[in-house]
Amino acid sequence: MRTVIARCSVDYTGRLDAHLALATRLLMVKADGSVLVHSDGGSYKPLNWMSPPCRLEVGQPEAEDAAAGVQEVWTVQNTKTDDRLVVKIHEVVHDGTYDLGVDPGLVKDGVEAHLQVLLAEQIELLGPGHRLVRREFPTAIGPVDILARDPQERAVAVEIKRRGEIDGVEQLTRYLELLNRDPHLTPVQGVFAAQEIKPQARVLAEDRGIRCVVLDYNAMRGLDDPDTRLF
Amino acid sequence: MRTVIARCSVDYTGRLDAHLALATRLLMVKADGSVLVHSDGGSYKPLNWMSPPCRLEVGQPEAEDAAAGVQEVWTVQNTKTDDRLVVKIHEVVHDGTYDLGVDPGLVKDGVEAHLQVLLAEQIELLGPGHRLVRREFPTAIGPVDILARDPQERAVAVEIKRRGEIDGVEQLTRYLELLNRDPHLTPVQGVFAAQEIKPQARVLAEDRGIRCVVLDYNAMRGLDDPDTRLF
DNA sequence: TGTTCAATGTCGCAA
DNA sequence: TTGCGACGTTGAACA
Repeated sequence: MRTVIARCSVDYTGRLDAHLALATRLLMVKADGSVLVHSDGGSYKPLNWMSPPCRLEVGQPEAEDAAAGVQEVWTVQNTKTDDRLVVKIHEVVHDGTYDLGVDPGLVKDGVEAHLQVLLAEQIELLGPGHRLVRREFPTAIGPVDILARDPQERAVAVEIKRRGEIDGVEQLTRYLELLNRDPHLTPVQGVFAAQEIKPQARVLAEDRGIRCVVLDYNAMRGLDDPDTRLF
Repeated sequence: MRTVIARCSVDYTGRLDAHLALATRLLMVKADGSVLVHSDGGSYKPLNWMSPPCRLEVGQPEAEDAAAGVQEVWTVQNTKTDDRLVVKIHEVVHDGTYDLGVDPGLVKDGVEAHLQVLLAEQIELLGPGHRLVRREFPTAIGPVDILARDPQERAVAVEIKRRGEIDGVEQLTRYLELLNRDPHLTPVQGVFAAQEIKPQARVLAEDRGIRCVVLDYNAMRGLDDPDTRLF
C-alpha cells in the first residue's frame, strides 16, 4: 500500500471521460496496482480511480506539461479494457509505502439469507399453527424464499427482503402466479416479509391480496441458537 | 485529511453487523469526520466505513481490550441514524494529517446524454435521408433516446449507449414493442447505437431485426460546435 | 424533503 | 465466463 498526498490533475478515459482540475488530493496505490484518488470530503467513493487488473507506469511529462509545472505523470492502464487513468503530479506533499499483509476479510451478519434461516426456524411468526414446508422452494423462475402451510393446510409463499420495496412485491407476484398453476398448491397465499416495508410496497402488496409481515431482526436473533451466531 | 496506517480490528453495527479481524490497514479520516477502512486490495470500496454526518470520538480501551493490546478505541457514530463504527487500534505504523483544501470537483464528459445530443445533430449517421423527430420521445415506460424517420418516412427508434451490451438491447426491445402498438408509428425500425457493441449484444439485436450502428465519438465531437466542449 | 433512476456502479453466486 | 440480483449500494435529478 502506497499513499501519496500530491497536488495533481487527473483524467479518466473509458466508459466515460472525466477530468479533475489541479488540486491537492490523496492518491492510494494498492498492491494490485489499482489507484484511488480521494479528496477531503464526499463519500467512500473516490473522485476517480482505476480498478484491477491494471498497470501503473510512472513517466516524465511532455514539454508543455513540464513547463506548466508537472513533475511526474502516472499512467494507469487497465490490462483488460481500454480504460485509462492519467495523473499529472505537480507537487508531492507526502509519499509513504507500507506493508499491510493479506487482510482476513469482512465477516457479515444480518443479510437476507440470515433472515430467511431465522424465519424458517420461527415460522409461527407468520401466524399460529403455521408449518414450514421448505426454504428455497424451487419454481421454474427461481426458488421461493419459504413455502409453508397455514393451520388449514393452505399453501403460503413467503418472499423475504431486508427492505421491502416494490420490486420485491413484483417478484413475489410472479412466483404466486406460477405456483397457483400447480393444482397441488393452489390457492397460494402470498406473504411479503421484511425488516421494513415501504408504504408504496405495502399498498401494492395489499392491493394484490399479499399479506405484509414486518420482521424484528434483533428479536428473532435473540430467540436464535447462539451457536449459529457468526461472531 | 488524516491517514493512519494501523494494526486494528473494526466492527460496524447498523443496517447490518460486520466485523474485521485484527490486521494492518489504512484508516482515512476526512474533514467531515467520515472514516474509511481500506486494505491493500479489492476495489475502490472500503472494507468498512462511516458516511457523514458522523462524529469521531477517540477513547481509551476497556480493561479487557487493553490487556489484549488495544491502545486506542475510535468510535464513529452517525449523527442521524444509529449506525456505528468501532475501530480498536493495537499499533500505529503511520499517522499524518494534511490540508487538502476544497476540491474543484469532477467534470464528466462523454456520457450517454452527450452522444444523444451529437447523434440528434448528426442524424444522417443512421443513413442518408434520415430526419429527426425528437430526442427523448416519451412512452409509457420512459423516453426513447431518439425517434427519427427514414427516407421512406418509416419510424426509427434509437437506443444509445456508450458500450452496447445485452441489457441495452432488451431495453430497446421493450420500447419497440410499445411503440409498435401505436398505429401512427408502426412498423418501427430499431437501431442500437453505441461507441462499442459487444458481440453478444450484436447477435441478439440482429436476431430481433434491430440494426446496430457504431458511433465514432471523437469524429462526432469533431463535427460539433467546439463551444459546447466541456474541457 | 422524499422519490425515482442511473452508475466508470461493485460484489457475490450459480449455471 | 456470463448472467442475475443484492447492496450498509451511492449520487443526482426532480417533484
